[in-house]
Amino acid sequence: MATIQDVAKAAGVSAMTVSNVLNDRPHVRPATRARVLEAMARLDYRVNVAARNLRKGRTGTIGLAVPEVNRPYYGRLAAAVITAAGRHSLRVSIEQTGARREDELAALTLSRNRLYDGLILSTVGMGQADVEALEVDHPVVILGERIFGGPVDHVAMPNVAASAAATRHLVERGCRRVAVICGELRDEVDVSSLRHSGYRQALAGAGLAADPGLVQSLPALTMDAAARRARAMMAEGLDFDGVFCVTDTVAMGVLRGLADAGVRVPEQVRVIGFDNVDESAFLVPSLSTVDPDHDLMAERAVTLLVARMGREGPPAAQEEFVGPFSLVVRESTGG
Amino acid sequence: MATIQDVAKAAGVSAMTVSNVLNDRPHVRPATRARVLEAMARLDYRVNVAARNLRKGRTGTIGLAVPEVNRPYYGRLAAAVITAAGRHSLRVSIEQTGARREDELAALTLSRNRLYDGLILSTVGMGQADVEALEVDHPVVILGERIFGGPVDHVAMPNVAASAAATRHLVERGCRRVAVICGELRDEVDVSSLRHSGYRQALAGAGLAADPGLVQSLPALTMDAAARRARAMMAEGLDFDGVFCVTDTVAMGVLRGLADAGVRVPEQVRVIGFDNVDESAFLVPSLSTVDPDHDLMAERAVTLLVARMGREGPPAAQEEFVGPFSLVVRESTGG
DNA sequence: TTGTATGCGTTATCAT
DNA sequence: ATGATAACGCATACAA
Repeated sequence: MATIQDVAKAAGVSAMTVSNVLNDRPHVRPATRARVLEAMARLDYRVNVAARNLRKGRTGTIGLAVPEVNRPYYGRLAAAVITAAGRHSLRVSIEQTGARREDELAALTLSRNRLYDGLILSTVGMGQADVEALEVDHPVVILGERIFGGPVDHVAMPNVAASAAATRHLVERGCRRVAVICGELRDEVDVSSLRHSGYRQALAGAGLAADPGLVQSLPALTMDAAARRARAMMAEGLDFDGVFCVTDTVAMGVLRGLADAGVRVPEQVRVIGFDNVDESAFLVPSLSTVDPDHDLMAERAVTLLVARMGREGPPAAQEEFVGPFSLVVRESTGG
Repeated sequence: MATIQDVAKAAGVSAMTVSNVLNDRPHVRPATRARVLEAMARLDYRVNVAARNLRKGRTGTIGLAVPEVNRPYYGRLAAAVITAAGRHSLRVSIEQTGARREDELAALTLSRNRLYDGLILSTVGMGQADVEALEVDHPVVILGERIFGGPVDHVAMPNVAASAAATRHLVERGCRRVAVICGELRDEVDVSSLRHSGYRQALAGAGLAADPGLVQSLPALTMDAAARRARAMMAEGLDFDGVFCVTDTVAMGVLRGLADAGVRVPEQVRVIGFDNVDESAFLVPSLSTVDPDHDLMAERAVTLLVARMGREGPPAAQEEFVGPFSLVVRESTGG
């Protein structure tokens, strides 16, 4: 495989000149440039990215650590991050952490190894107790929940406000016994807790009692667990007329479970989700949900990371960005 | 940031010894090893992957070029590829090609630049005419359709056989006017053409006429286009009692469109898809479909690539792997 | 405008 | 069991 030296020799110039041509630098005579380009083509020259990386101290690649790209929300996010990174000429290498704390910490290590110029980390397994693991000297942006006030930039969803709005929407449509289907409420800062908190606020604001029996915690935020739970709720004779699901995935399971139990949506029970995944508009009934503007969040995360990557000297203060949201009203709430 | 030299100095050994410790090589005295490890910990040493890559001539990263990770099938595939690559200690960098031919060719170039040790390429925009672009001297595996008999390994779905099986299933359930909803039939080797071909075979095998009016080509394989088309088919009074959708995404759109038109599935029309995406089991009605074993295909693609990466000397003959499939019968075909 | 010399951090080879 | 040396391919100061 031809190197820059080989090209230089073939073109009768120095390696420096080839490098200049390669990087589109000025001060290269057209004739020289032409000779170099010709030699490069003839030898089928390809830059060696590893060598360039070593020399420049940067790799042109950022890492994105998410639980799994195949989950609707994270897939959406990954696509948006890759697109946003592309606008900065950065490639994206994806680590799947399986939502495991250890794997999230491992992603931090890889980044620290200068494998990546920076890391966007979706913390799901890590918690507030792991804040000190983020005390690193290279760019990291947290995208998601569970770690607040840490030493790095943070892009978060408007979890509480959007959940309150979703719940309020159900109340406005006449629901008086609104259930919430979430994951385990581990601590104060995980997705389920934050969204559950918004749900509570909305109920309180509407003067409705908070019945603990209406809070349904799933072992995992999967369609399967959600469908089972919905069927169980009906089998147990639980009295409810509205359901706020903390993700669209959960909502899809709930819709299926209610259908199994012969419950009509929205006539008997109204359902709303969170995420506005592509499928939600095409379900039968179509799913009302919260749209958190994933593209904007990905864009902000990449922009913050790029800013850190370019910065020399003393670090700037951490930034916290909370995205906007909008309510998408569809058939499942009688819209 | 500490280098291997710094550690060597701190531990009172040579850089080579540090390298030996780092790579778990034998012939290092326990006491020496301990001193080195202590120094590494004290200086918070991290290997510089770029330097290692340059020296070794490999990057430990493979590229995966797909249209978009957010599409159900490709997301599933990406997740499986990342997992399979992880078993070989390889990272995966994802290129989104948007199904554009130029971007698929660009991914080949990046790989050629030794940015990746190898590339798994989902060809969607490229076609048989681009075969010569694959005449490269580094490992490439094609995962998908559109290029057959090329100069590289190829992992493909059992498109024709599985589509025939799906169509046959509809016929066995009593359908006599079976429609197919596909994309544009561009040439003989794209997904739609292959699956349409299986559909034709099954009809012929069942002694049913092939009515051109039952072949519905969409401008894009999206839920939206599929839903519109389903509504249009009903509005036009098209006579059909079964639909084979070339992807589950299309099927989801069709289910929605039929619901809009007040058509009951499976009572009036039976529907079957292709891919067995996670959502298909939870739709109302749940979707019958073809399961192509994505994990196995990803596994094979990675294995073939790794084999090429490790090989020296004359290249082995190209391998073609066609995966297995199974039919998943659910409510949408009355299962 | 072009060339020379040097170093980025690591590891393979060979020597001790 | 450990060390000295060189080289991977490129880009940057600096010189010409």
